[in-house]
Formats: sequence, C-alpha cells, structure tokens
Amino acid sequence: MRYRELHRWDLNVEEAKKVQVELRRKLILQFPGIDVKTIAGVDLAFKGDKAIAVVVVLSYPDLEFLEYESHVEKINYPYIPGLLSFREGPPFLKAWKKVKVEPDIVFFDGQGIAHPRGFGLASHMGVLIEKPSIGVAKSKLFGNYSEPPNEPFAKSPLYSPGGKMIGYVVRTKRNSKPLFVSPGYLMDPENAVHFTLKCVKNYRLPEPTRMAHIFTQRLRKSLII
DNA sequence: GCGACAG
DNA sequence: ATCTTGTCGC
Ligand SMILES: [Mg+2]
Repeated sequence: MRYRELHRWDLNVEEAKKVQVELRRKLILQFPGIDVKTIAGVDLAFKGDKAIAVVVVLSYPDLEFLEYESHVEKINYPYIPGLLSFREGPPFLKAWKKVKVEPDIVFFDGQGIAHPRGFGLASHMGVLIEKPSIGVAKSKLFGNYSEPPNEPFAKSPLYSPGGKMIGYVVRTKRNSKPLFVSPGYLMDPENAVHFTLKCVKNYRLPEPTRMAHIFTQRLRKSLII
C-alpha cells in the first residue's frame, strides 16, 4: 500500500508539534459512506534498539484473517506523550508499504483527534496513508469524561477542555477498563464506535488491534537482539 | 511551580 | 512499551 511523505521525521519537540498543527488542517472528520469489506489493525513492540511494526488485515464483518505484514528497524525517536506518531509512524509506514490486500479502515493503538493538538497517531497516519482511520487507545491522553456504566457496549462522550466532543469512552467488556475511541481521518465519533464494537468478540480489544498485538509479541519473542 | 501524561 | 510469577476474581 502507498503513503504520502509530507514531512521529515528527524524533528525536535518544537518542530514535531509544528508539523502536527500544520497537518491537522487536512483532517476530514466525516466517514464517506463506503462499503466496508476489510479492516486492518496496527501495533508495535520494542526490543533492545529495535521497533517491530505489524499490520494485520481482516475481512469485515466476518473478521477472518486475510494478511499479515511486518517491519523491523532501529528505534529512531523516544516516547514523548503527545508525539507518539513520531516514534511509531516510520516503522508502521514501512510495514504498510508491504500490505497488498487493501484495507477500507485502519485501527491504531492510540488516540485519533483526542489529542492536545487534535492530531494523534491515528489522525497523523490516516492523513499520510489517505485511509479512514480510528484511534483505539487503552488509556486517556486528553479530554474529560465520566466513567461509562459497567456493562458491555456502554459509552460516554469524551470532551476537550473547550467542550467539543472528540470521541467516546467505550466499555467493550464487563469488568474491564473502557477504551478511548476517537476518529482519526475520514471518520466521525459515531462511526468510530460503531466499527470498533462490530469488531469486538470476547475480548476487551477489537479483533484487528488484538491480532496485531499478538503478532507483534510473537515476532518480538522470536527476535534476537 | 504542580499535576497529567497514548505507547 | 518493558521488566516479571503468582494470584485473585469474574
Ligand atoms: Mg501498542
């Protein structure tokens, strides 16, 4: 699959934040009513000085395995809250380049627009690969919310300090911590939650993300630093 | 200055 | 994210 090279990656904190502010104008927070037949999940693992990126493509709505691609390279950026895409973006894009089955939607393990500058990992990658994307994070980075009831499918809106609704806090499994779901690119909060829940089976994480995480750990254990 | 802080 | 074994509870 292809992607756009809109900026450099070897940037300091100030420059990286500037890129986020400049690129966020390209965001389209509306889902184009397309026919969804495939959904991809993305995740990364780390070992020593290596970053391991995995992309898994599943059929939709059956969620059957279609393709798995990975890429291993040297870690080139530290983890800085708010700048996750500069650490995980480059390895992911190289794995993405190897994908052959076209994904209609891509799930990322992190935030979409629920971000200090409205441009989290899912939004950033969505703009570069020009695909509808959704941010499915396991914890909060930005925003205010009230805890959703302890029932499967319960959800409560996530708001930015200014009062704008930027996503939903979703309970995908009883007695499990909720997920922070926000639209990345070519997506809206309602559809982001819709597709996330349609991809959930008997686990907290939606299948595309869960599968990508499993493969990422499997590859990590078979990797010799 | 202090607390928050995706992975 | 990673370091790490068992243990508690649904
Ligand atoms: Mg991850």
